[in-house]
Amino acid sequence: MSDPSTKERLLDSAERLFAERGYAATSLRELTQDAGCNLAAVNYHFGTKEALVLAVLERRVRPVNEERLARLDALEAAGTPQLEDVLRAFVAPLLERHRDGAAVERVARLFLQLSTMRDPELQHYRLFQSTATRFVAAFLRALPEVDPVTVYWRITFMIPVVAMSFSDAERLAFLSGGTASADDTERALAHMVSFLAGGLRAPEPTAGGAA
Amino acid sequence: MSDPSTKERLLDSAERLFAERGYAATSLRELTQDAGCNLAAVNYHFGTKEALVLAVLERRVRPVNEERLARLDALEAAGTPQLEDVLRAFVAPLLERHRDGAAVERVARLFLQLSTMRDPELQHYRLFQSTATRFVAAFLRALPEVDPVTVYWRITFMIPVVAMSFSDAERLAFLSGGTASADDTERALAHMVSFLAGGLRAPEPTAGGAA
DNA sequence: GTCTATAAACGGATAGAC
DNA sequence: GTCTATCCGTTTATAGAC
Repeated sequence: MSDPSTKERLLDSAERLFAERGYAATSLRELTQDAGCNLAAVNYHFGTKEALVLAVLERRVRPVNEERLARLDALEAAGTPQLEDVLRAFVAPLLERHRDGAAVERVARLFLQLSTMRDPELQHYRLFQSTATRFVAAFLRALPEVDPVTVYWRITFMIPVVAMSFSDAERLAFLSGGTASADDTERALAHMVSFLAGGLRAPEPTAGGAA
Repeated sequence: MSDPSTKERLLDSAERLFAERGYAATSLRELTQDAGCNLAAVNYHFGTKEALVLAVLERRVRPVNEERLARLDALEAAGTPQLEDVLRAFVAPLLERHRDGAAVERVARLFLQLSTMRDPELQHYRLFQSTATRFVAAFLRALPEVDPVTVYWRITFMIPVVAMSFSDAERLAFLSGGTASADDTERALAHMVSFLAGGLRAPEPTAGGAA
């Protein structure tokens, strides 16, 4: 426990460098030098660069999704949860598990990078499958007055908000006029939940799609 | 005009391959072979691979942003536009400029990739600067009853919806239960506008961030 | 403008000693 | 588990003929 093991140092360096410079732009030579170990250590501990980046993402994503499901379990054990409760169960674990906004930003950037790659070796959807299934059902139950097809569309719009809003602190500062910071996780959470609740509960678009 | 020039064929191939396989994962050899021209043509027409991908993005983004601003000009010339009008002016040019969802998906994937790269040679924010400034002002005017700080936060949440919702047709199909398709741009537009309007106009979070 | 040929460097992965 | 040394393919970019 005292010193981080080589494997953990590799995960730490990989998370930081992949997020900051990009997965493809970071060579295993830079990475192992940053981690203070030998080039061959990557192959020994993870096998390939692809397996390493998946391990990096999984280390952050799995506990977040486990906490999401635990919170949803607790809510549903107490009755039918309100929409805002389900939203908080979904969003809070991501924001609260990390001390500062930089950690959330790293995870978001890593996730976005993998999302834009079609390499079958880099598939990461399975990390979210069970969570997605459970929460889609919960949102449908919390929105009985909205057409389910509309709810599906809106969940599709909700995912980018959660996945991407904190992926770039500069964009966040610029678009928010310098008033928003991912470091203030409590405010970020409250604002995100109110925004998403408003979007999910909005009046449905009229059939004609009027001007 | 009859045959696309080598330069245009390079832009076409680059857009498709960068979006489908990734910028870093696509070599100039594959790219020039796909475009039916010589490897050295990239250097002749664009200089570097980085300049090429920026040209690819700019070719799609600039006309979209010009149309966004033109629509906003027209709205504001006729008085103070409603929130939904401003939203449609912002979202419709992206969805309507391309015949099918695949084209929107390519542009979105390309944008997301560049967003996750910190290489100074790949900065693309300037493509959006004037558009962002104008629309932020328009949203503030269309939401006089909402605290401006809250509006900034919500614009920050809105950008990921527009940028990322159509970046992955598989995710769209999965999360929407197979009911949503980016090919139906009219429905996509109507759903996105109603979602964003609901989020932007939602009741503000209470100071206490109550449960 | 387009080509061939090549420079010059870097990439991930691995064998085998310790 | 960690190291050195190296294999071997690939990369972007360019020089120079046509």
